[in-house]
Amino acid sequence: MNKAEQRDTAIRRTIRSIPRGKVATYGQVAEAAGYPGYHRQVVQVLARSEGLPWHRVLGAGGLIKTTGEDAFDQRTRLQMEGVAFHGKRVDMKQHQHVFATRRR
DNA sequence: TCCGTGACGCGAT
DNA sequence: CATCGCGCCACGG
Repeated sequence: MNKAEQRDTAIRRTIRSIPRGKVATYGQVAEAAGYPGYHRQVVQVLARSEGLPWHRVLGAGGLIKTTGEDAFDQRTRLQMEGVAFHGKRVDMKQHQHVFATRRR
């Protein structure tokens, strides 16, 4: 498989590893997948692929970066998992998922 | 091949 | 805390 597919696979696997009630940012997902700086690629994957816990991926600082209906869904889903919000941001101190530090 | 666009990040102002 | 600017990457026109 080519580079693009490897990144895509690694990113998806990383996103699926986020446990219920926890969240991670685009940048963290990219880095944890082994591709620091590919946060924009993470967005592409989330927007296209199905079957991923997309609502557990937030913007830097625990801020929801989605728009329209999706923003509402994401916030609702997270709250159902027990994720607490501080105004418009998620309480990262309490819900940020820490990925196992791995390097390639 | 060049250019604009997007569920982005981050430091500076 | 709100904005701006610049950097980053893949895609589509």
